[in-house]
Amino acid sequence: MRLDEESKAFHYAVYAVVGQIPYGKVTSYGHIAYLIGRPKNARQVGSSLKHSEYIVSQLNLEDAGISDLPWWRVILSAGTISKRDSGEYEQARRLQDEKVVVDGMKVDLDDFGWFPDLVDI
DNA sequence: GACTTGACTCATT
DNA sequence: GAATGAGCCAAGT
Repeated sequence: MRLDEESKAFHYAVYAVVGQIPYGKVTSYGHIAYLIGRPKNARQVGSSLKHSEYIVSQLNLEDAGISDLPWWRVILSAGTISKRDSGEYEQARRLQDEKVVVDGMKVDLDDFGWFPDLVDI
């Protein structure tokens, strides 16, 4: 995977926001995209998280305080956990570990946060 | 360098 | 409400 400066900035912004989602709360891909100024890039946010382990190590983001990214706190705008091979179940489990109410693949709205304060990244 | 894929979203039906 | 389809754009092939 080749990372030019622009995509590095995109990934960094995504991780910076995701890393600030409070324990026990979740938000959506689209909201992350909106916060970093790329509202049309929700899919890229997901892609970014998918490759986060590799990218974080490539960019030495651990030095910037970004590690153990809480990717499981990012869900669909519909309030459900996104479908994929089977990682969805681990995501549900991790959320329940944080006392987030998960009914099937649907997350309780009380835990669905909107974090406009996170814009300053 | 063109074509496909995808951890998405929104408007429409 | 649920289902469908078009739009989106960085990564992967």
